Amino acid sequence: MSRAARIPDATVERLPLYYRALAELERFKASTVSSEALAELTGVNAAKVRKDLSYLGTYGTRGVGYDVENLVHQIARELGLTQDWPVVIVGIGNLGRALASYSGFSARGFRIAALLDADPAKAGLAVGHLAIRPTSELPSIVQADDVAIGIIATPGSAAQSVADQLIACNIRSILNFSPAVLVVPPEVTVRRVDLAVELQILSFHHGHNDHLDHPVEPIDSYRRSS
Amino acid sequence: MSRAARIPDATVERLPLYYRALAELERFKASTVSSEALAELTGVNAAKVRKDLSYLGTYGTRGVGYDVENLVHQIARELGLTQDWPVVIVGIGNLGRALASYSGFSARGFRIAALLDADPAKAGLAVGHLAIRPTSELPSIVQADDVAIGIIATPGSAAQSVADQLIACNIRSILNFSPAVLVVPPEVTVRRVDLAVELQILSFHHGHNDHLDHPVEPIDSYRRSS
DNA sequence: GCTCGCTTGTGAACCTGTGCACAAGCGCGT
DNA sequence: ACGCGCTTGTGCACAGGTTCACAAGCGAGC
Repeated sequence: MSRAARIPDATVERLPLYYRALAELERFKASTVSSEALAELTGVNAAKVRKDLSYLGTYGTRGVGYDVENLVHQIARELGLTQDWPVVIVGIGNLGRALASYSGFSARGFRIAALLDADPAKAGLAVGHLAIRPTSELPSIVQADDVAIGIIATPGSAAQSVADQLIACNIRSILNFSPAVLVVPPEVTVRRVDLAVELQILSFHHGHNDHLDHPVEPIDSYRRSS
Repeated sequence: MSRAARIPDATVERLPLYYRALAELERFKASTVSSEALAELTGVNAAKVRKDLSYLGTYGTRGVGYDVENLVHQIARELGLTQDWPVVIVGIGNLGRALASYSGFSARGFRIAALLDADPAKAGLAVGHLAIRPTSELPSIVQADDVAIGIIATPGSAAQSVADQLIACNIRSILNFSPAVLVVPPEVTVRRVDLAVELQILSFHHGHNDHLDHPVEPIDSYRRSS
């Protein structure tokens, strides 16, 4: 059984990358793919690809490569994508609305079960084919639809409270788009996506001309000089 | 000044976290903060906090802690946040529109210089106080406003082409929200945010009872007001 | 001035992840 | 049947990141 090997975190983070590339290959009727080709498609080192895939089991054929269809299935199984996952989105502001309309979720088996917002003025408004409902309905929605994943798209100030409510409903997977750092019990998995943080990291790399040899002008001299 | 020390990637990714926490502390008029307190606020190990901060220089005082105001300034300088960064957003679909309206960007010194979309039907439409312009105007916009960062919010199929155009305009920092894996020259920094991938990773952890051993921070001490 | 308590800064051990290099193994052509 | 070329799977060494543990250093109180 698959009880033995534990898959490293770094590998888990790359599996979706392979999965997407393989699904693409499948659409193009490719029957097999080499670790080298998969590496090029995903921007990952080929040896790393092989090592990652080896954690799933021995699904490659030496001298040939990996069977695309089978590998897609194996990764899907490992990631738990053989079923649809209902998700709720809490906080229907600009971002929440965009997420609600994002076709990439449903396309990948994540079905939006409900849109929730604490603002009573928003209750009843429709986003796409879904209506916004008050946060108080969270428990009944989660129970009725067996929701497993909660997406927090509220301002940071509300995030912890929302997280507590999600956890109280027995949700153990949270995707947090707010800037807040959530405190949760250990059995709950939180992933945090902070848009401003990404830009700040880019800003850092920009200031430190990474590969060039010119070390550091004072940063203040950046502004429309020369 | 000794700027010679290179800051590890892992540290760079945490600096924005500290920055936000410190900015918060500053609003509450805290004058100093200990690594322990900062650790609790950010969910990071205290020793790690100290080591991270030590890469910036020795700004702490033993027996006392770090001066909040000074530390905010030092991190801001290191991240290059002492100036405003103009950014362009390419691809004004659901997500692009949400990003355009996201207040977190402007609040953190990232000014949206322009919204671009390849679809001529969208040109001229307004999002907030900004009009959508055709992608062909990219070079003149970038040059006129000295844009340093490009955000790609197009479908995956258009992403590489957009990236090429951004790079041709001498943009070296790209935030890619599309599922595509971009191929860029080494002097260009790309960060990728893939919403579906995040859900897939959550799905994996959900399937594997990961509270057995692996999980994240043992922050069990933050039980202030319940 | 000296001691005491507190907090930083960091050496060092440990752990995780990466990438090379190569043996093992498969399939095809002859 | 058999060898050859190709690709996987993995042992191993290295690089990077994390955490512990503690000396160094600061400020306060006496």
